[in-house]
Amino acid sequence: MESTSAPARLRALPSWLLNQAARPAQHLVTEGLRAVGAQRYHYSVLAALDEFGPASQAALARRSGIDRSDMVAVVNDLTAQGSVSRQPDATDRRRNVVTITPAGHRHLLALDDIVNGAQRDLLAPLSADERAELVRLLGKVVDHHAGG
Amino acid sequence: MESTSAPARLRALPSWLLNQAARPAQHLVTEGLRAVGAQRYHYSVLAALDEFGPASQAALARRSGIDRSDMVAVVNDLTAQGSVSRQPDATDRRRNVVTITPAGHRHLLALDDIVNGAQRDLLAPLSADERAELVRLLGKVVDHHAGG
DNA sequence: TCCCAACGTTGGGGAGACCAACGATAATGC
DNA sequence: GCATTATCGTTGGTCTCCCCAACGTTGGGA
Repeated sequence: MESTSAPARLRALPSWLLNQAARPAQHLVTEGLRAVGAQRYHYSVLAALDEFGPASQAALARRSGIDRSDMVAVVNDLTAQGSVSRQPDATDRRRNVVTITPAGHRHLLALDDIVNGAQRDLLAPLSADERAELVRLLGKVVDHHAGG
Repeated sequence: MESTSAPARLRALPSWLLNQAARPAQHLVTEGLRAVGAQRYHYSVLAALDEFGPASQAALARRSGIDRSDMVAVVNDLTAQGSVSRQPDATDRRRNVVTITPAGHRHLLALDDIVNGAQRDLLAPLSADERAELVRLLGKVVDHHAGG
């Protein structure tokens, strides 16, 4: 029954708190998606395709923060389940053009529900204002370490 | 020169932002510690020992959020470099008592500087008030998913 | 006394992130 | 035009982190 709370040095450390908070975040989303045979990468790629339209694998990788190498397996998975189509780019034969299908769009909407549900569990102890503020602050940090 | 910013679906997603922010956080701290041959787990364990005093490996694991299995290697490392001592507990022979040494305490102070420097880089785009607020909000999330 | 819980330890698995290299193709500089 | 450089998809691999299962040992509770 001991509280076993972490040392004060760590509890006040932003990098440690980020890791500790990212752990349940990742777990909640991963478990939710796994119930329908999906992964976090799948959701990121479908979201990028839905927002930006058809794109090459490399462009998708850059936009969703996934390595080019890992994108291969993701597009393989999504192609196998009919969520996207992969075709050679006629104007640049180095590239594939990845396009989301109607089934992929429907799949994305289903994943939205799962992911949003996980956010509710994750941020349960925060008020609406606090959630918005957290998103704002994290956005500044992420932007700073992404673009430069 | 394209900005390649992430999809809005992800940019507004707390769990995604947490992961994206935790990535540079982990990288900055890990790289800093690696320059002196240390790891993040080492810092967590030394901090717990410094704050709570001698403890068993299992208690250390619970308090610093590290798995019992992984604690073995950490205590091995810290023992090899003279930062802690590991002795069988006379009152409970299942346990080891791990104690921080004077050299370990000095080592911890050196790691403090490295870790704090990484926090400055990590939170560079935030004001002092914003940093405090971020720590507060993350603390609430972490507490909620730790104790109950 | 018997059963269950906790300990340290070993072994392994799976996901995420990253890096190096290749052949093919496109763009750039001379 | 031609040589160099860059980008593409892909393969293969590594490393860390996090977690789980199991074991023999030891302690505590029924």
